[in-house]
Amino acid sequence: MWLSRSVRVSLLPSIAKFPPFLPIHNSLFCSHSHSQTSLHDEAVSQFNRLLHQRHVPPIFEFGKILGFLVRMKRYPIAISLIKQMELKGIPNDFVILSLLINCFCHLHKLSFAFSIFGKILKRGYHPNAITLNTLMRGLCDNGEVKEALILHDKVVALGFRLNEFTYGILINGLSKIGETEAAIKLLRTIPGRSTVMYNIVIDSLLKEKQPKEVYDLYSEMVIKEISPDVVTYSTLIYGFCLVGQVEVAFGFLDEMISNNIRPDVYTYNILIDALCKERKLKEAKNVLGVMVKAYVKPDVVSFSTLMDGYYLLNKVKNAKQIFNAMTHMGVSPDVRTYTIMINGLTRKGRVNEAINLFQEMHNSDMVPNTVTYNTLIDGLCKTGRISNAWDLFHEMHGRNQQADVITYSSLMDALCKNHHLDKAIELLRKMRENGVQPDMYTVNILIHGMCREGRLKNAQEIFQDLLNKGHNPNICTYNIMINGLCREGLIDEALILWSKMEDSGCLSDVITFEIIISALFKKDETEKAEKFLYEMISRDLLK
DNA sequence: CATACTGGCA
Repeated sequence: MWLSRSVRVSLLPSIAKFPPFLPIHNSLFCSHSHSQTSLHDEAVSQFNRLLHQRHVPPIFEFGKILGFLVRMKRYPIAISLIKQMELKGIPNDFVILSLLINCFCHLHKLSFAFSIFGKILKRGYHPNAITLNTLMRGLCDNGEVKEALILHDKVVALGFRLNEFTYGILINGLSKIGETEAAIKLLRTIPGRSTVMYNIVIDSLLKEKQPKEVYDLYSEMVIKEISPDVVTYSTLIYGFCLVGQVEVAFGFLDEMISNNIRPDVYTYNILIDALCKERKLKEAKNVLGVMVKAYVKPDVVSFSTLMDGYYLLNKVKNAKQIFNAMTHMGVSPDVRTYTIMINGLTRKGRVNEAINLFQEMHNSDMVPNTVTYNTLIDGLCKTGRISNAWDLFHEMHGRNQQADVITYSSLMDALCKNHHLDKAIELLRKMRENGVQPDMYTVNILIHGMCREGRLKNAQEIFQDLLNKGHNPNICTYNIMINGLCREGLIDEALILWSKMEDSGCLSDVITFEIIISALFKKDETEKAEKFLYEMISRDLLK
């Protein structure tokens, strides 16, 4: 299906011709990369030259350099340079103050940003759309979207002019806190709404798995002649794959191509990922060939995605091949690439190779992040190398990588499985102390550990506590509890819990039935066991 | 000289 469809849309015109690895000529994709650091050093020394000139240069000369540093995201440096100007007695202007607001917003120092805003007003400057947009984006970034909306209403009432960016910022803010409905409402009040604004809400709706409304928005765009762009189509393709409507996704690919919108590296990577997840590795690899032919250079994501796909099919050798070959094609692996390798190798039981790669990261000054650590820690735990796992856990702190709920849960699971339940509970206390909230996985690990040690009462306490606090136990939680009750011989109680579970809308899976049926057989309750067996079959769970 | 929203891999 994939192949024929792809051929039809002519994305993959000459699949067979492509060699497994790419004929990339360096001359085609040569990149001139300057070191960011040296550029920023250069900017700072230029600034200092200005600062020490006999005659004070015009203020916008400082502004140019500061603007450059802000674009390079060097906010603390920009702030300190502005402070140096002040110390030298050079008066700053409206633009410099706006730059300063932007720096504080990016550093989440909103109170500083607003005090600079106060200064602007006091000096009699008129804040323009740029200043106000900066503040609204700062508020949104801080999760204070309501405050951003209030600010918007206030300044509009005072007669300030805003611009098209303002509404992009607010729509994005609303979408990112899950208020997509409000974002769409806002979108529809804007006469000059843009493609970008539609892209934002389409993305949110699909990630919330609400594809229905997306059709309406898309046709609305077409009617209003707001042209979907490459981002719109990539978002649609990705989103419809996400909600399981792969056919629809590829329909949008057709449409994109017939509208003469060329897929870019994002689009191709989305297709590669979708094909990999469908275990269509051959097609995924062919997409790589097609993009090269279309002069779109595969990047680190293209290769990493494909590697992850090979691991999904247990094709370690192919994954390694790509890992080794990508560098020769001018693309360096990044932290995620290494994490995919480490994850794939540990899952295949090749922990030592994973550790070697982990060391390799150290050697090349690449800092493993929390996900990398989590991957390796979990791999070590599951292969019984607990003390190595603890070493890594302690190393994280020194390398400025915060342990998260997954880190703690992996270690707690290892402790439970090695009969150190009390240490696991102690670790739970510690994680809370460090501001990390346990999630349903953590709770399940603990309950499971308690049931395994015969401490059913403790497990029931935690379970009840969960219900009291209004949390919804998931199917895993119920299976653990039902299994715990069964192994203590408390089948009637197990069945009562089973009914409660189903009543709450949490439907049994095949594991639930296996637990109950085998417990009933063990108790010689053959009739009941058979009833459950038929129920399982009628629910089509016997696959 | 300042704001600048959107899509992909663990």
